[in-house]
Amino acid sequence: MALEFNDKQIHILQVAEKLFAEKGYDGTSIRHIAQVAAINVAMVSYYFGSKEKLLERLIYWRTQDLKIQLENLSNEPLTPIQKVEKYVALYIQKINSNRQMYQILQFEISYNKRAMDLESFTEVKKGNLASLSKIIEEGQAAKVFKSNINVPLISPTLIGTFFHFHTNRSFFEEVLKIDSETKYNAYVEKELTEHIQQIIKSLILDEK
Amino acid sequence: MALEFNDKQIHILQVAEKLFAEKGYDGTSIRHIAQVAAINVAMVSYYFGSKEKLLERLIYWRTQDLKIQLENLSNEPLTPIQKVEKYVALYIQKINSNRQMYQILQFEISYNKRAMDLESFTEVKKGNLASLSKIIEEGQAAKVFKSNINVPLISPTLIGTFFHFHTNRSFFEEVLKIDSETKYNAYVEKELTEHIQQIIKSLILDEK
DNA sequence: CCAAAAATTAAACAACTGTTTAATCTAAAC
DNA sequence: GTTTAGATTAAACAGTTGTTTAATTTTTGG
Repeated sequence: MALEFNDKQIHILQVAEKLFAEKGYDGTSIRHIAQVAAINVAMVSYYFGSKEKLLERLIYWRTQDLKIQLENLSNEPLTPIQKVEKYVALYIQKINSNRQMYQILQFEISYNKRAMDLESFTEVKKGNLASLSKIIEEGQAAKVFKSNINVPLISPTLIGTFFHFHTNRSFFEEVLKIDSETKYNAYVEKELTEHIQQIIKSLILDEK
Repeated sequence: MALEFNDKQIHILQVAEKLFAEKGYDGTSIRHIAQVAAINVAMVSYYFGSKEKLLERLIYWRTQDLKIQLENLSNEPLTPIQKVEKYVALYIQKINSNRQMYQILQFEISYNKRAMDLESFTEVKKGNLASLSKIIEEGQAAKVFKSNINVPLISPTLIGTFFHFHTNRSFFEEVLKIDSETKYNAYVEKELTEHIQQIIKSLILDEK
C-alpha cells in the first residue's frame, strides 16, 4: 500500500483522527471532517475513495508509530529489571502520545462490523509482546525473574490500566483532586507510571 | 425517575443494549432495533420518547446492577486479605455479566457529546471505591496491609485489565491457544482472575 | 356490551448520510 | 500562449436517519 501523502491529505487524516477519536467513526460525518479541515466534501472521496477507505488509510498510516522501539534498549548496559522498567515507561509514553489512535482502534476492534484489515495492528501487538518476552527470558536466564510468568497477561494490565484511567479521567481528577492539564500529565508520568511499573515488577520478580 | 417497565419495554431495552454494545449507539438505528425486537419503529418513540432517552433509561436501568454488594461480605468471618480476594472475584464477576453495559458506558464516557446524565454511574463507582477503602483500612488497622496504598488506582487496574483482555479477545485466544467459548470463560474465571488477584495483593500486602 | 384508554400500524416528514457528477479553476509542460 | 492534467467546487443523487402523524386495532373498566 502506497503511503505517500501530500500536505492536504495529511491534514485530512489528522482532522479525521481527531474527530473519529472524539465522536467515533459513525458519529463523524464527512461533512464535519470537511468543515473542520476547511475543504470541500468531495475532496475526501477524491483523495481516499470513501469514508471507510479513509479510516483504513488512517489506521495503516498511524499503526507504524505504535511499535515499541527496543533495538537500542537491548544493547544498552541495563539489568533485566531496568529493561522492564524502561519498556513500561516507553510503552506508556507511546500510548499516551497516540491516545487518539488507540481510542479509534479499541472501538474498531470491538465493533468489528467493518471488515477492516487490522492485521497490521495485530502484527505490532505481537512484536511488542515478543520484545517483552525476550527481556523476560533474559531475566529468567539470569535467575532474577520468576520461572512461571504469564507474559501475555502483562500488556492487558499495562494498557488496560492506563486506558481505563484515561477514559474515566474526569472521575479520577475529582477523586484525586487533580485540577489542571499539567497536574494530570504529571500524575500520569509519575504516579500512574510507577503504579504500573510496581505491578509488573511484582509479577516477574522472584520474591524470596 | 420511574423505572417500572412492562414486558415489551424491557424487551426493547434488552435488544437495544445488545445492539448498542455490538455496533455502538451511532451505529445502531431505531429501525434495526425495531426489526430485531419485532416491533414497529414508532414504538420506541411511543415508549421512550426518543433514541437518546432510550439510551438514558437503559443506562439508568442497568446501572443499578453494577453496584458491588459487600454488606454481607463485611460481616462474614474473613481475614482482610480474604475479603480483598472476594471483592476482586465479585467485581470481575459483575463486569463479566454486565459486559454489554460496560461497553456502552465506556463509549458514552469517552465520547461525552451527548449531555447524558452519567451521575448514577459515577455514584456507583464511588460506592465501590468506598467499599474497597473500608476493607483496606481494616487490613491496615490489623497491620497486615501496607500503610501507603493508592486505593483509587486499584480499580483501573482491575477493570482495565479485564476489559482490555476482553476487547482484544480474539488476539489473546490466538496467543493463548484458546479455541472455544468454554475455554475462554474458564480462562477468565481462573487464570485472569488469579492474575488480577495476585496483582492487587502485591499492591496492598506488606512484604517483609 | 360499550365507551375510553392504550397499543400498534403504515405512511409521511424533513434533515442528514456518503458519494458522484459535471463544470470550473489552477498550475505545470511544452 | 496553449495544452493538459490535476485540484476544487456547488449541486444533485439516492438512501438512511430519527421522529411525527393520523388512522386503526386491541385492551381495559364500568
